[in-house]
Amino acid sequence: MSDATADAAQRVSAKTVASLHPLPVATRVNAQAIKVACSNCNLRELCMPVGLEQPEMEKLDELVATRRKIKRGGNLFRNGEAFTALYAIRTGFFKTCVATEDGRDQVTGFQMAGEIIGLDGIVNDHHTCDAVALEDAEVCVMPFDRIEELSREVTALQRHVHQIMSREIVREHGVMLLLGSMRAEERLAAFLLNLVQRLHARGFSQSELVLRMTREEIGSYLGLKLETVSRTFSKFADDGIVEVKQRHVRILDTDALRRIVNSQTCQ
Amino acid sequence: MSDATADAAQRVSAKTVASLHPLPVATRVNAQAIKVACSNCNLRELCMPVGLEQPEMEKLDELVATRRKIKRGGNLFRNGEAFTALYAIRTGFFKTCVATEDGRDQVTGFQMAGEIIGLDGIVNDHHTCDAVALEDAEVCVMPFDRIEELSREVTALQRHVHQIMSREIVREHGVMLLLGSMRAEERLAAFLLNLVQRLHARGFSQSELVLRMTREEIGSYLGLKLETVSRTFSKFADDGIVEVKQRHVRILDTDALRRIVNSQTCQ
DNA sequence: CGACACCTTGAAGAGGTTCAAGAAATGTGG
DNA sequence: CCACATTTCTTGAACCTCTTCAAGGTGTCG
Repeated sequence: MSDATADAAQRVSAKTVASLHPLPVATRVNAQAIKVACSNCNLRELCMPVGLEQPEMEKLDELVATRRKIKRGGNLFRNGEAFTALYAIRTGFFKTCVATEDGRDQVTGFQMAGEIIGLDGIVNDHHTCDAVALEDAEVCVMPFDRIEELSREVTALQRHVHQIMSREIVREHGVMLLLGSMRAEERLAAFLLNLVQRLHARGFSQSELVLRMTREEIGSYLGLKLETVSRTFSKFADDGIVEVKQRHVRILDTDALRRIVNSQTCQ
Repeated sequence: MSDATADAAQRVSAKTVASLHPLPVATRVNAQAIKVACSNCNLRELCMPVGLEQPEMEKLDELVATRRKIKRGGNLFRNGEAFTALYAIRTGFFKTCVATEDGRDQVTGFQMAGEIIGLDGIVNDHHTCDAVALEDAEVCVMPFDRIEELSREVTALQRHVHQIMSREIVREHGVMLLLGSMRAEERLAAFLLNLVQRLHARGFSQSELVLRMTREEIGSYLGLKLETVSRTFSKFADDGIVEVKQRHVRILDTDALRRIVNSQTCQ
């Protein structure tokens, strides 16, 4: 089964989550030809402030300068590169990772459609991490100068930018909690629940997902070795909590995963 | 030796770092009586954008609504409380920590004079972590409405707010790297180097510091148990890298600490 | 079809945790 | 100001989780 057909299988009825539902793949193919406009983008609710008046909405259409396609394995940006823009993911899946001089590296997050990437670059005008596409992807390029300019005029955008950055800070608090105080099973359970919840918000299944990353990348994100990730998947499968066939995961018992996260064996 | 005298002992010649040097304790006592004005605050370079014209500087003096004192052990804010303001630390030392429903908690950071606290609250209009004073402290209260208003008018402030949030995101990337891929000795070495570097930027010694937090709080931050923190301190002392007497730490060999952080034993 | 990347599983070992006891500092109340 | 209670820190020994090393299996792509 190819990933494309898997995607289709994963997707649930659009009715329930119509407003968040991504465009069907077919209509995206010539995206660059279509006028770049947030106002008719179906991911709008994920990237943009909601409840805007028409004139403000039109202003925001100036935000996206262009779109950019990144092939699987390609970099959206690299550590050290000049920072010029934030990116809204239209399609595809990314990882971000930081590295030390001595060659260790750490996946700091996985990002999917509707999420904003590049915030790390603002503070020093250079990116401090790598953003790598884990599948063919397309992003909206939003020059940061323009964001700052527009958010002085459109209060809702200003607030929105602040919220996106704050959300990222809060998300990272959660990762710190995970890395600092959870055991392997808890980490993987929390990871799966988080992924499936975000996919569900985008119109995919609550129980089935296709991992876009390797065991090693999951391990890096969770502070575990790839063997431990693999063993933990096997353990979950043995316990009847999930079905795992390579990167295809079906969650059979969501509550069991929740219980594992809240196990609190220690203290 | 009281902590106050220890502080004095720690402080190095003001000449080298005059612009970052905090006010002597004596002049702070009646702070609330003195007009609240960033333009004559000695921590200005740490909290505020630099190189402002006089008229802009005067506008920014409206930013700080009031000051607030927090006793040691007291909360600046708690998880769940409404978010109304960011806080610039004038004096004192804080920790921030998040908690799970099942009672685990994780220190997400330690903050000192000149640093901004409360960014977690922006996204959902209430705080998602606790901020606890580890010593008697005073903060400048900056209502967030006012920050947003002013940063629409003063470009330098807008940029500054973005940088502060981005800096926090980058800092947390570093913590994730530490928690995800370092061993106990590396974590503690990195922690000490980071603390002493920040203290040095505030006019304190490069080699001597007084820890404001317990071994347990250090452990929580570093993803270790307090016994491991204690043992690692002892190990460093045995190796002649530091002198440790309770919370008083003297770094004897900074390069050794740096080497430990970049050891990269594995891979 | 063969090369390569990725995943799984086993066995041994290391690093950190847990439990426990005692020492050192700190705070409190008489 | 001293005695006592409490908190914090240190250290030892046993244990456990995760890592390391190794080998073989599975899937994918040119």
